[in-house]
Amino acid sequence: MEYTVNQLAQISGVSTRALRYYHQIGLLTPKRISSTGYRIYGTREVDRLQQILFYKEMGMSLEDIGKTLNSPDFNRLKALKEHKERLMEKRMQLDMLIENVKKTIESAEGRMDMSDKEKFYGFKKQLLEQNEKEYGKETRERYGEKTVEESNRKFMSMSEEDFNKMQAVEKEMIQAIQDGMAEKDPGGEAGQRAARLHKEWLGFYWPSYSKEAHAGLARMYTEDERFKAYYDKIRPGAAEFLRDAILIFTGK
Amino acid sequence: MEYTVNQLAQISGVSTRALRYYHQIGLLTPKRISSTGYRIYGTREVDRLQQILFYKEMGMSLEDIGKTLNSPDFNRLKALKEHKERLMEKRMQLDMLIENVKKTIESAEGRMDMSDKEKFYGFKKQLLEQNEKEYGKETRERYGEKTVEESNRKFMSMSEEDFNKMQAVEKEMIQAIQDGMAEKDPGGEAGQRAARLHKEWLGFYWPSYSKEAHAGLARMYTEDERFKAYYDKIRPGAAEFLRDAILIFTGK
DNA sequence: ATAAACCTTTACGTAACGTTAATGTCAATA
DNA sequence: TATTGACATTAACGTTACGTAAAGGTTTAT
Repeated sequence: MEYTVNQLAQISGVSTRALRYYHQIGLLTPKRISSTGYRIYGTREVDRLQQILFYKEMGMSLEDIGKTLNSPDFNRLKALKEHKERLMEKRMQLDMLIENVKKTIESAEGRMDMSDKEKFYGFKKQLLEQNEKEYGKETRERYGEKTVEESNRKFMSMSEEDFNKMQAVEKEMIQAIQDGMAEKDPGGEAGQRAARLHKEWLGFYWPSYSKEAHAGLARMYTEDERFKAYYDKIRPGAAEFLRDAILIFTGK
Repeated sequence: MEYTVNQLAQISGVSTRALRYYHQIGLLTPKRISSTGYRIYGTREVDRLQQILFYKEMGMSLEDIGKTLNSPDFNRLKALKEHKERLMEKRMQLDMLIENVKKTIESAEGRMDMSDKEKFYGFKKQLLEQNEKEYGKETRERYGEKTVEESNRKFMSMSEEDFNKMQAVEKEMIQAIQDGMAEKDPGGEAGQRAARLHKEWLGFYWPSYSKEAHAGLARMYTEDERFKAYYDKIRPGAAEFLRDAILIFTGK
């Protein structure tokens, strides 16, 4: 069977413009061109178009699809897996975004006068974390821990002194969490000490404090896998413990 | 404080090009232009930039950000909520994509020589199902069962004869599942008959057969809610029964 | 013959900048 | 003071996957 652009468009469901574009970028070349310049597609082209649509549906870029289809030794399974990884990353970023928006909404609802400046601080922190996640490991390996932390500190325009203080507070807080978990009571002395230290630690990131925002962050610690993993490194269940302690502390 | 582009770029973290672009589209206009044409930003501009970055981080388009920041009576909370909804929708789409890719990988792992053609068949079927789910009910109501099935058949480029055969096989298989469930033995005669019929039925979708892929599909029947629901309509537990029967049949 | 339907290429528009390129300005130094 | 290096400007193309005209040939049917 032979088809013109329109016919192929009909049976495949893509637009004629798309077909011409695929021709233009060399993704799908017609079987032949008629004497009058018409594009003529054959069965093989139909098959290839089907494949193209398949990978497209998977969310691949046309460039990647072309590479995939053109290299005979291309490992399709590997490509799919890599692609899946990319999609998952995208989803994680989206999740973070949603979390952020959610939290902002919560804060705004709880306390409408939260200044944009504060929002900006939170935003900076986010940026830092994301950056860290993307390049942190590599950078650490290449330049060592110090450089990374220095850059982080610089990024947050924090003084060396503040940075050290912050780390000291965090360390103290971790100790308090451990003590509190031994007591098994987030409302107990150690648990509440942890919450207080967490508030203090927060002060390095946020220019002002509110119970609502604090409680919101606490909830996030158990809902966001990334944060949960960080705290649970201390000891499994640490994220939940800290959350409970903070919720009691803030009375929310 | 007054800043030049570079200085503002430094403290904000955005590129100078971005700042010029923001100026160009009227999103962030400098406080004034120096006699020599330099852009000079003031404190108010810094604040506005922070807000811009904030909403940008939320994933908003620059156009939307402009609208948000420029309308004094704009309900920021409402805007955020709407924006959240959009993000959630995006995520759902992503989730569907990921599911799709995952399943393809699973199938492919079951039998590495699975050709793209087969994948495409599966894909077509998926598309069909999705389409069916979205518009099926409505279409059925409007045009009746026949039209829908005819269109499906056409979509899968199956002959009328094949289509009828396929339906007959499916019907037989359903009967076998019912018999097998009465026997309560997926390894029994009826159960294995169901598995064999399922293999035959599969032949209409897949141009070639492998035990691995068959077993993979069987597992999917219980993991994918959509499929599970379809088979459990026969009788609750039918999906699991069919899975077990197929796993025994394929010896996987 | 003429119109309707179908084909072609060319080219601008999209979002948010990155990236040259060509050129003018400012601050510090030889 | 002249030069140099850092910093500023505008202009304009490139990116992705086409949508959407516009201007004009080709095929088919009447």
